Amino acid sequence: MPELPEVETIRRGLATALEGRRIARVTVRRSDLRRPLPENFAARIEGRRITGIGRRAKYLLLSLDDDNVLLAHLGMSGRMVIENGAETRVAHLTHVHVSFAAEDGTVVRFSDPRRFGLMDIVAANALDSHALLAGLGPEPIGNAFDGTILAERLKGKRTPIKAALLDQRVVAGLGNIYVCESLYRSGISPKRLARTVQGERAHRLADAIRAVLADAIAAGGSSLRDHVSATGELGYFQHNFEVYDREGQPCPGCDCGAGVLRIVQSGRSTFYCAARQR
DNA sequence: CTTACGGCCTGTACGC
DNA sequence: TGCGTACAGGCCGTAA
Repeated sequence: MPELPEVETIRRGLATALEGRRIARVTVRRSDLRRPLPENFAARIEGRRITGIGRRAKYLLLSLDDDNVLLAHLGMSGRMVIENGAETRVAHLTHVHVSFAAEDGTVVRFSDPRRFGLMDIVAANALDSHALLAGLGPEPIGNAFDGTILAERLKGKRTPIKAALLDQRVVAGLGNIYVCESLYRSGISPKRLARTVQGERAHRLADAIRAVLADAIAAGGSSLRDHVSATGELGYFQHNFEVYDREGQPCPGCDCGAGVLRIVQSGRSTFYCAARQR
């Protein structure tokens, strides 16, 4: 499920539940995620206090009081669900691979049916050079992102802009939904070669990316099938999709007869309006 | 170097 | 009902 807005929503929920808390017990039911959990995973976290929870791209970063960071990626189907005593509505119950129990009784469960997610423990001072984080592009909702930066990153790229935006080295945190939505909002064809998105176009696209992500975060992310937030609340940005998963439906703000089209680019669905996006 | 594609894994929706 | 196929929010390794 998770692209940047969903991960950010989960981060906020986890921060409320876990920041400042000590992890008393870590239970591992399966360690064969996308990559195996690191050695002694549970023992390295038990007894540690969570000093802060951050995010980089689609990675959750839980800072521990021993100057290590628990890095977690949710893959396609991963969730973090907070359980407070009585409440036991854990989604994907049979796919809970790791549980974190804080000393105050709060339990956070990581579930991930497809097991494309992963976790690692990294020294805080080596975080930026971690293999999974080192090559990531700029945070699109950070101050250091704008049309000029985006244009620079797209320069010379011969792939369609759709594929370029899915590349986490270009911009960090976008996935299929928000790429489609951003291209629609900025009126740029997903088939346009990335290197031709320069100048004014790049600024329009960067602005659209920032706006789409901000709107999605404000809506608590998108819930395509089930819960998104760590507290179990549904995000509702899926109701604001203009093109994603709307093949054949009329596109808002456009009178073209064709409506939203679906094509496949690099093996993934792209939704767009041929009249509005050039 | 850059780009394209198969594979990872499970669940679900759909057509026959 | 059952079965086969396609597809799903991500990413990586390999090949070209």
